[in-house]
Amino acid sequence: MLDIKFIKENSELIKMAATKKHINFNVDELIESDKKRIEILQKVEDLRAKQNAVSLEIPQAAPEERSKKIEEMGLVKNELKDLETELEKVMENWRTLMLKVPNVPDMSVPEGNTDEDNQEVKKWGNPKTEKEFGFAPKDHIEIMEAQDWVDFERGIKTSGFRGYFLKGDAALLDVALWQYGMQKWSSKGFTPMIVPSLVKKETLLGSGYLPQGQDDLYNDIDGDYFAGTAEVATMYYHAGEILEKKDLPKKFISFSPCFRKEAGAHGKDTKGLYRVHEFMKLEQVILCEANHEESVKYHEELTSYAEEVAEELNLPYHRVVNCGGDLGLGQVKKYDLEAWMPSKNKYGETGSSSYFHDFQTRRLNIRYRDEEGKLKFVHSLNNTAIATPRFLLMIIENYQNADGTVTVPEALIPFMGGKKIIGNPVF
RNA sequence: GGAAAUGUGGCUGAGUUGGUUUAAGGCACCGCACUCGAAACGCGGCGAGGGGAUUUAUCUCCUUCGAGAGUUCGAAUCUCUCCAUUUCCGCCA
Repeated sequence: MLDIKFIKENSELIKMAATKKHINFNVDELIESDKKRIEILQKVEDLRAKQNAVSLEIPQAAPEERSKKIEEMGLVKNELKDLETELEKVMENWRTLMLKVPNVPDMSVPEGNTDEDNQEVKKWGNPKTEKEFGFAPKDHIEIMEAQDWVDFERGIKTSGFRGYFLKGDAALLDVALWQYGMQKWSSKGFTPMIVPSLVKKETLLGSGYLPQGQDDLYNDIDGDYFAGTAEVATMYYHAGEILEKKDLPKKFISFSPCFRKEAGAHGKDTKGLYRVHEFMKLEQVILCEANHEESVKYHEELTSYAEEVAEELNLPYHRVVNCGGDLGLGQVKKYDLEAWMPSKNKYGETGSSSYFHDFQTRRLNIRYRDEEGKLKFVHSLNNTAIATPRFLLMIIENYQNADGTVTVPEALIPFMGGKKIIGNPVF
């Protein structure tokens, strides 16, 4: 959500933002609706003032005056009732439109419509192909099924489409990644948290996943939802609060199960662990002062930490800057990190890093007092730290040996009880 | 799941026979004075969101006492629904 004053003063900018994000949004309709809203609001407030004034006079009025006053009040009330109904109608339309206003993308965001138009801005490591491996690399499905590390058949029997069981050393390696991540980020001053996945509707409205993301979310019969990322609960943690400036920035590393319907991706990646309905994620979240430079600084910082993981685990990756059409409604700028997948001979997304200015915190009402004592909305940012099993399959594919065993990345050995190689020779 | 009690501004806490409390008092915070400096004392200020006017500093109005609806000329105060907390009972990883 943006400030209505800002929207009115910068309607051209909002138009450009919608165009750049390839979003259909009519600012003029909102401005028109706001004019109407203010107009009726003024009338309503005048009548309320009159009502308050008369009701104060009543107890002091002489008995014979009293009934006349009460009669007068009746007229005011009738008029007020009609106007309030009208106001509510206008407000409903106004609120709906306000939730659809796109945030303004940064100048450095490239033009484009889909992820095809994202631009590579950094590349690290040498993507391994058959030549470097010295054998034809297999995909994670073949390796993991041969090692009895995954059971899709029983996963689907139990959970439905995209269901899976992780087993044996793969399950241990998955846990090792979480532990490695928790330790890494907490040593950088992030507060480790395990956060709810089952959340209320308002919680999702706050971070902007509703109403837009309705189709991708699971919900229960009580109307609660299962969040698709730990960001949702983490952002709601301070909702409605006024923070101390001295406590900023707030940095969190949050862990939770994540649920996504993957609507619109039904034909995509139907096999394997790349795209699943239920997974685990460590998420980085930062709340900082309301200042563009601060946002940019922490955006680069969050991104670099995720890159450190890929580098410490020696996974070739590249970073792309997302084009306008690939940005969410609230995002100012976004980077995707993509790691090398030998089986597909291309990069696959492992996480995305974005900042929002005060788009989310306006909805969430998270503020702080600046040095002049004025209340401001904090800025928010988030980035995937480690999402599994997607990250797990990247490791398995990149660290596979010719006989089907998998070498444990050095950084993970301490979390695997010292084990350096997992699996049996199966090929 | 059942029963009872409670829910007031950053915190604490009065107000619950409905009407100058249109939210007292205290703590914290800010300013002034005192002091070599500080604490204590003293004086003054101090919730949030929004509208309007203008000499842009102030004036003025509306909303806000967990959320929503209702009764009333008038609701923090009465009624209903929901939510949360606490205590007791039941069930249970």
